[in-house]
Formats: sequence, structure tokens, C-alpha cells
Amino acid sequence: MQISVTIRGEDILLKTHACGDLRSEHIGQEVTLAGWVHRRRDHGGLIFIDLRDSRGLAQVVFDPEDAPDAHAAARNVRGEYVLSVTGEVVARRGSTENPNMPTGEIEVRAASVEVLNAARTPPFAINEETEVEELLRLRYRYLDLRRERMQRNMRIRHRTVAYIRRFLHERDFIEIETPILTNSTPEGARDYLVPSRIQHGSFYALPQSPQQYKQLLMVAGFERYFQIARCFRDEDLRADRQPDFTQLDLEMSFATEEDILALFEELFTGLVREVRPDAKLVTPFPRMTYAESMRRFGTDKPDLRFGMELCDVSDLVASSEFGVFSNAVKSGGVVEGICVPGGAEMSRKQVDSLTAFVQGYGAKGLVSIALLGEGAVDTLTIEDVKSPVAKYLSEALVRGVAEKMEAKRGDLLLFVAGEGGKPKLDAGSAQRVKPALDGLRREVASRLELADPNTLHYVFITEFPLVEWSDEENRWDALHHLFVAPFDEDLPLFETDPAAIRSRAYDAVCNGQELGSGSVRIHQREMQERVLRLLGISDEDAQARFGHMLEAFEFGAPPHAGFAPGIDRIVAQLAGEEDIREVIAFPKTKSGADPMTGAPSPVTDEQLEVLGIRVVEEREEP
RNA sequence: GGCCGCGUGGUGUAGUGGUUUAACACGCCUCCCUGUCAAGGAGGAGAUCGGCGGUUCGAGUCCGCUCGCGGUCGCCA
Repeated sequence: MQISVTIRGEDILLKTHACGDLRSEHIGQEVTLAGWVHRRRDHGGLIFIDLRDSRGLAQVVFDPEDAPDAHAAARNVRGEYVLSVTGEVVARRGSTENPNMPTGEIEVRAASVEVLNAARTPPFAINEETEVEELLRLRYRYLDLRRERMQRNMRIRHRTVAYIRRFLHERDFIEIETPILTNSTPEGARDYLVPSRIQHGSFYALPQSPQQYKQLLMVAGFERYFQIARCFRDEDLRADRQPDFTQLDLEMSFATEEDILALFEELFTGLVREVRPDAKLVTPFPRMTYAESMRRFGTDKPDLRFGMELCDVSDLVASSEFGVFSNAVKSGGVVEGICVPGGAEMSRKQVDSLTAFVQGYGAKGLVSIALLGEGAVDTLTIEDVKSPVAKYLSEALVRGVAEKMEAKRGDLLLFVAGEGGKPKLDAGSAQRVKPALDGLRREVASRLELADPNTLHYVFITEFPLVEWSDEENRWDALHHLFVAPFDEDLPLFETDPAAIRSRAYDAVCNGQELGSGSVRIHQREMQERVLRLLGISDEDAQARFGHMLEAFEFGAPPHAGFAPGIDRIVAQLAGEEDIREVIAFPKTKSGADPMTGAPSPVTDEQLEVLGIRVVEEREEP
């Protein structure tokens, strides 16, 4: 490595070695390092500077007797100054070695130093991992990225993407780019729109995913496509959602569910072993149908690192004296619960806070039953039960419920009841029970630290419903998207019971987080039209919006299937981060802003003029 | 859109029974110091407590509104 630059009319050699790469094998060599002042220790005589570059740290010693000019220069140097230092690599004297750093056996005795740039005192410490308010980190993201955590995360991200590209290349997939300026599809998420200058009043949309393009690439005969694709969805943000995010988009012709799932099991397994060899991986990846996942966990993205599965006790409590339970069941609703192992010791206050927690999910309340005492559960008496509603409970009921939930003494049973016949969003409706218990299950696990943070428990969820009823729009809505193929044997249900149609869609889930989804696609015009009709899309509408897809299917479209896991979430899990913002170089805040560039921002009247756009002033509602 | 939390020197926090020079650590500045590596020692500067309004003799502290950030429900095919 030889990097030089012209400064003040002189050619200056900036760098011959990387700081972090120096080892005892370099002893005796004269090297030139370039990097940032990580830390400076001024002893009045000797000055030590830890110089940092992208490879790591090296200690540079400035000795006034060796090199008075360099020493004098080093006195004025401060943190984050950019230096080029030339000197000899020497062995450290025995007691001054630093076993805590990779370069700790050596140091560089500075002969000369060039200050390439000074630096203001940074707004937060670069050289230590202190917590800093996220807004400030984002405003100075280029400084935040300089810190160790983000340097590490960005490198994990690079290795992940590099692994994926190599893996798929070796299996004959080719990477093809698709347009960022594309067409709006008023299904699914809200689109980001880009006005057309040439055609006033018309807009491009940024792709929510390259879905249509990748299917058309299958029609085009590439057979195996992938792309590390940027996708855009204009919806409210979360810790695992950004307005623009990255997906591994993949499509394969002549493939079935099994081909895709096997491919991704191999990919994820290899990826974890490559990037996180220390992580515990559960293999082979379990498969679970949507119906089973909903029944056992109340969600389509279950965290399998711990138990506490949901248990439906409706039949056992139907005739209970406890009105909340019996009325729920009588009205066609349900009573379900979970068993918290060892939870009987939970305080009243803790249980109360769990009640408030499930109410946040629209549950009416939470009924707790603590099982106390010693011995088998079939010896339980009413004296062994601690519950706010104990007086309504019979010994037989508690025994029956405890037995069905496989509870032991010392456990805490938590129940949520929901009445039938209520609209989905009403508090206490039966449809709120599963989401509430899913939330409760994860909350309890988090409080009791039941989920091993070092385990990656993948699971494939299969056989999603094709459609669900939308009260808002008063029609059937695609659960996944419009192009998912239904199971052949469920076709008769189109006329009789659309909600029961299973689709050939699948999700990859890890530790309770959805990593991505995919499906076998429709590849025949007639089937596609049938699905569009089910969704209440008129033939004219279908022709206008999806005519190109329908037409393509008439020209020898092969059967095909695909998948699209989110890169940001995968990397976050591999990096052990909770928030995908920690693995994105320049993320946006929850309100979709970039505090560094100030985006989004107003544009000039001239810019709007060319686009034929007028901004409407926002008015207060009366 | 709903609910919840947070906002105090450059950074991270303390201070909320109302009245005090608003405290501590790190950082920063000056001086001393030749083997440190979270160097050490001495001294110093630096916050009108996110903003506006209100209650009060008196507000960092209480109330209302507002802005920003975050979490969550809805939403996210």
C-alpha cells in the first residue's frame, strides 16, 4: 500500500500500512500511518497517540529527544484530528505491552507528523460507546458511523450481502436491476409518488417491491433471478420499519414451495455460520401452517425460543359462575390463556401492569389465577388458588383448566376473554384475544428473560389464507398480494367460503420477527382473473392496472415461485441489534425525516411550476 | 390517527415535600508532568432546565397547549 498526496506543493506519502494491521513482524520497518486521533495521552515529555483507521488502532509515541518537531506538533493535536505519521515500528518494552489491543506488542516511534486536518471537538464521544440521544447521532451520522458499534454493524451488513451474492451466484442465480421509477399499484401499502414533468398530473411510484418485474423476468426466461433491492412504503414507522428498506428479492421458475424453502434454509444456515458462528441455530428449520401458528401462538410470527403456548379453555369455562368467562363463550366468543411457569410469585402490582398491557391490545381485562401449595395439580383445592375472582371459581374448574394447560403449582395462569359478535376493533371482542395473548406472551417472556438472545430460532409459516374480509372496504382483500397462487384443491371454495382458501404463500420468521415472505405465483391468465374478480376488481380495472401481467401470462409464462426477506432485519438479528436503524448507514427518524440533510424539505415555486404542482395550505379542522 | 414515555452545561445523568450559588461523571480549556494506554495532578469555563402560556409571592419541579425524539396499537398486500 502506497498512498500519497500533494500538500503545499510537495508530494507526501500518506500511508504505507494500516494502523490496525501492524504486528511484531513489522518491527524494524519504517512505516507511514494515516488516520484519526483516537486518544491522546500527554505526559509533558512523552506524548502517546492512539491512531485509528478503518483497520484498528496503533500507538504512536512522540519523544522530544527523538523528534522535537514531531513532538511539538503532537502537543497541539486533539481528538479526531487527521494525521499522517512516519516512524519506525518498535517492540514495546516488556511491561508496557498492552495485551488488550491487537497491536499491543508494538508501537510506532514518530519521526515526523503531518496534520492533514484539524477537527472540532465532536458533539459526542467517538472513542467510547456511550449512549447518545438518537436524534443527535442522526444529525451527525458521519461521526456516529465512525464509532466502533456502527463500524462493526456496517461490516456485518457488507459480509451478509456479500455472502448472499456469492451463494446465489454459485447456484446460477443472476442479479438484475429493476426500475425505481415505476407505476403505482393502489393495493397494499401507500406509495411514494414522483411527479412526471413531461406529463403533468401523472406520477411514478417508487416500488413497494419489485414484485411484478420479477415475475416478468420469469416470463422472460431467466429462470433464476435475484436482486438486493431497495423498496419503499409510505406507512408509519417502527423499530423494524423504515420508509425505504432493502430486500433480497428472489424468483425462480419451475420451483415449488419446497425448492424455495430448502434454498432459504440453506442460505440462512450458511449465513449464520459465516457471520455469527457463535449463535445457536435450531436446525432443521421447523415448518408450521398459519392455522397452527395462530392456534398455538396467536400470531403468524411466533417466537419459538420459549413456551407459554396459548390454550383455549372456552369449553371448560362455558358454564362457570364467573360471568366474564361464561358470557364470552355464550356469545360465541372465546376464553384463552397462557401459563407462566413460576409466575405465581408475581406481585399484585406486576399482574396489574400486565392487565394494563393487554388492554393496550384491546382486551377488556386479564384474569389471573396463581396456583400455590405443594403436590400434583389434581390435589389442588380452592385454598391453593390466589385470584381476584377466586370466589367464582370451583375446584373442578381450576383443576380442569390447570390440567389442560399443563400447569404446575407455582405457575400463574393468565386469561383473556372476548365476546363474539362484536366488531373486530371493539374492546373485549373475540378477535382481540389472540393479539392480546401474543403480546402478553412476548411481554412476559421479556420480563422473565425467557428468550435466549444468542439463539436464532427460524421457522417457516405456510398455508396462509388467500384473502381476508375487509370491513372498511366491504370486500375481500389479498392477505399477501394479488399474485399468490391458491391451493388447487381449495378452488371450489372461491364460490362458497373464500376465507378458507389456502394460498401457497410462506413467511420466514425468526425470534418472533417476520423476515420475509414469498409464494408460488399465479402464472395463468385465467387463474389471475379469477383472483382479481374475487377481490372485487372489475375486468376493466384489472385490464387497466394489470393488463401487462395478464397479457404476459398468455405468452408462455412458466410456473414460478419466489421469496423476499428483508436485509435490514436479517442484518439486525445477526448484529444482535433490536432496531434496524442500527444497521442502516443513514436511516430516518420515526417521522420520516433525515436530521442530517433535513429531508424532506419544501421546494421552490419554480420546481413546483415545472411539475405542474400546487401545494395546498393545511387548514385547521373547525 | 389513538395511547404511553422522554426532553436539565458538549455528552450521559441527578435534582420534582415549590423558595438554595441547579449537583455529579465524562468531555473541553490552562498549567504541571518522560512509559501511558479510560494516564495522573492542580485550576477554570460552560446550562435562564425543548418552546409558548397559565397557577403562584416564588416554577427545572404543578397545569394547559405546542414542538421534537422514541415505544406501542391501528396501519404496514
